[in-house]
Amino acid sequence: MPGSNAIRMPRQKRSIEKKERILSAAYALFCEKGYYRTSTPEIAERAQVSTGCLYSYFTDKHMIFMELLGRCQQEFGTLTNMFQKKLQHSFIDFQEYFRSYFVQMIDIHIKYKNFFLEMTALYHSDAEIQFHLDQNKEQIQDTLLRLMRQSTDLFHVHDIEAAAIVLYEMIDAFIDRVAFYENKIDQERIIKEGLRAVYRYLDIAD
Amino acid sequence: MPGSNAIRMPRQKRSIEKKERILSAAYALFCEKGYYRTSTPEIAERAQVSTGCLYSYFTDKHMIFMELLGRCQQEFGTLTNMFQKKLQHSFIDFQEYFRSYFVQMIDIHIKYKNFFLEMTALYHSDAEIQFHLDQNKEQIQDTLLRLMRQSTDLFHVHDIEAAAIVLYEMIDAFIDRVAFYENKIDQERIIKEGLRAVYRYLDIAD
Amino acid sequence: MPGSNAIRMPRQKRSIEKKERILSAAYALFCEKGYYRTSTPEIAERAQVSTGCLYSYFTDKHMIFMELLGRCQQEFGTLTNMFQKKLQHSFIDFQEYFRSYFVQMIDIHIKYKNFFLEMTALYHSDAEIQFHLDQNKEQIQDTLLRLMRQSTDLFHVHDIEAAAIVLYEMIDAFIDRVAFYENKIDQERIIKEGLRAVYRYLDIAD
Amino acid sequence: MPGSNAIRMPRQKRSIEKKERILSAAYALFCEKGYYRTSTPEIAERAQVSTGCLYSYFTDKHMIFMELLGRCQQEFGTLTNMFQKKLQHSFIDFQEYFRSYFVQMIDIHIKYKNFFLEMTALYHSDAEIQFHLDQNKEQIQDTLLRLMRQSTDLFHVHDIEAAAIVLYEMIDAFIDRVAFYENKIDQERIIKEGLRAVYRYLDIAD
DNA sequence: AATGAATGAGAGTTCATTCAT
DNA sequence: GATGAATGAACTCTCATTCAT
Repeated sequence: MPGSNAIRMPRQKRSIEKKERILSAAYALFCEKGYYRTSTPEIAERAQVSTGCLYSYFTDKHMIFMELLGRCQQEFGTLTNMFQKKLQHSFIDFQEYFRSYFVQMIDIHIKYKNFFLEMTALYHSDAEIQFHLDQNKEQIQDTLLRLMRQSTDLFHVHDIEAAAIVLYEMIDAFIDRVAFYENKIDQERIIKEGLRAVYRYLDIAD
Repeated sequence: MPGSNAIRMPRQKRSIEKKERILSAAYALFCEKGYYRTSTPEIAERAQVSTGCLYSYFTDKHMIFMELLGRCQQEFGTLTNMFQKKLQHSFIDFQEYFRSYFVQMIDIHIKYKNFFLEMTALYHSDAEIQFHLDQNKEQIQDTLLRLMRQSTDLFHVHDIEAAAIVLYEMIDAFIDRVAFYENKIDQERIIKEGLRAVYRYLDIAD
Repeated sequence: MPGSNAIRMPRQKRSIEKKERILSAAYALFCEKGYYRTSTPEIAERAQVSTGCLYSYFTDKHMIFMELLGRCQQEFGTLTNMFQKKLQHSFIDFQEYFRSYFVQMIDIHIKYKNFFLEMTALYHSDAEIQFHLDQNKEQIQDTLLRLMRQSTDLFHVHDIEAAAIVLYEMIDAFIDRVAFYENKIDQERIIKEGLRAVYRYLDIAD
Repeated sequence: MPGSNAIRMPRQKRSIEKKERILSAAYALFCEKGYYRTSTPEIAERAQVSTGCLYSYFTDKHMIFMELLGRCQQEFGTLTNMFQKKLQHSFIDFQEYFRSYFVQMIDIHIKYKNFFLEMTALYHSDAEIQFHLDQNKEQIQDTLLRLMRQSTDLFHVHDIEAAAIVLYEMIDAFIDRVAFYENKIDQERIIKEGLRAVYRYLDIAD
């Protein structure tokens, strides 16, 4: 009987709802207790669904995580795309551009904070997660690369590919620091100083 | 209840060897498969030691990890101290200073690559690990803070505390990128560009 | 952490049967080998049930024991209550009353003999068991106390509270002796003599 | 090599001391934590002796317990013998005799309280312990039997063998109650009332 | 489609006992 | 004689997954 073990793609409203409930429950539990400390029956129970039902929508625990990761990625993707599109405008206030990126990224990082940390925790031991997160990274880097290519007159960097990487890592590190770390000084000061570092590096007056 | 539950402190050569064997085996397995996927009997087997023996040197799996972390920290501490001491010299070539720090840090990060990633993975869910790694972070930041304070004439930053954080995060991010990531371009180019970002930020001619 | 760790309350016939099977198996093994010498997988195996299944009905071995103890208590409670109610009759033949109590108690003690001994064995080291058995003891003593209070004209004792205790201990000791000990003389002789001791103590003609 | 596994009978002072230390340590631990919760390495450590050394004096944990039981028995034996001898006096004040027996037995029971309870706990599952304790019981019963036989004029009982048993169980129960139970009323009242029960049973004026 | 009871391999850990030194 | 490190079977308990209903 081929297909009998197949994972169902819910089409009916009630089914979709159930799947959503499972994902929400899993998300909450992964954030609260971490992936390894969360059991599948526990997810099912929180979702008010039977264990068996859970396994008819997902092959295993890992798949649930991956689906959540996918959704998280999507939201990031949307943001990234938005900033990609902004680059098409003929005139860009880069100071404004970077600050806006910063602030919005910090917001979304805070929103997904615990799930993000869980993703980081699994990154090392899970090739699939690695692949997804790396893809994300490369996408943003590419945007930065394009940005620098189209404004070579403004940004004075010698090695443009390396610069895209360096820029990406700087920004990412600052965002993480503000969003995830219990900082001793006010966050705004770190944001300001981080932006200043970016401006100086790109040789934009600050 | 003291006594028989006490952990053995090996004094004889053979015992020390055994403890070392356990730590090596655990280190290898944690790196290969991650902490959660590694079981204590597995560690014992790889170390060619009985389970019971393992439990006479360590209270539990966590303690083994913490001991490895301690050793790793020590090596980092030595390096950090070295760079702290260098600051006492009346004249410092900062370009040389940062490059040297970079390169040596990258080396040690590569050496401990997988274990480092595992540490990061557990950081989120383990307060003790968090404490240790955070302490490390703060120590290096303090060094940077001191460095900037003693050379205010050289480095032109407004908010010196924020700058120390920003500088730390930049450097750390670049190191991680070079040491841990499968980069598409040559690592030397990233190092150079990373240093350039630092120099520009600190307003040292490059 | 509520939920998935919760203990299953069997409602369906098959489930109830399974729980019963586990309890029977545990009862048999505790009687045969004692609590400490009986392992949970052993109970599961004898019950023809998986270890996991056992742990879905009971949090641990101790809970299994306590449930058995509860059932045992209940049966004793029923008997005790019966004798408590008999006291409400206006006229009681105390010789008959005590003999009947004796004989029925001996029967129930013999029925639960090994389990009883195991309970005694654990009494010392388990506060919960202690509490339950002590409660039982006090209940019976109270009955005896009431009995003596309502018949002060019949029973000539000075210190009525102490007398209730002494009477309880006598009866209990005789019951245990007959039910649990490999006696060299006929049990009926011990019963008779024990009752005689009770009658004489209470100053009822024998 | 026959005898090489044999258990050593210590003759030298230092050896005897060591064995004593082991027994003391074991006694303390059995009383504190119970037999099953006490481990042999723990005993050895408390005795300031190596595990191996412990096993050269005792074949196993059980043997240690049995030796302690033996010593405990001896002390009880001494007391029992004393009371046996008292019976040889031509004139005995039985009221005094029983009270004295009571009080001294209670003292020794309190002294060995925890060990006694531990013995009771193991009685059920250990034939050897059973044998020893039963032997004790029978010995005291025999004394009582002799006592009753030699004073048939004083004590008016019909079935003298049954009476010895009944008397023994009464006394034993009262002693246990006073020595081991957290009584709500003053102990002296229980002792008095217990003795009164004995006197009335034996038809000695009280 | 859905249920949830059942599975059982495997986790972490303990400890009575042995034996090389 | 003495040591105490080492053993490894056995323990209690968990949980991702299955499958009869």
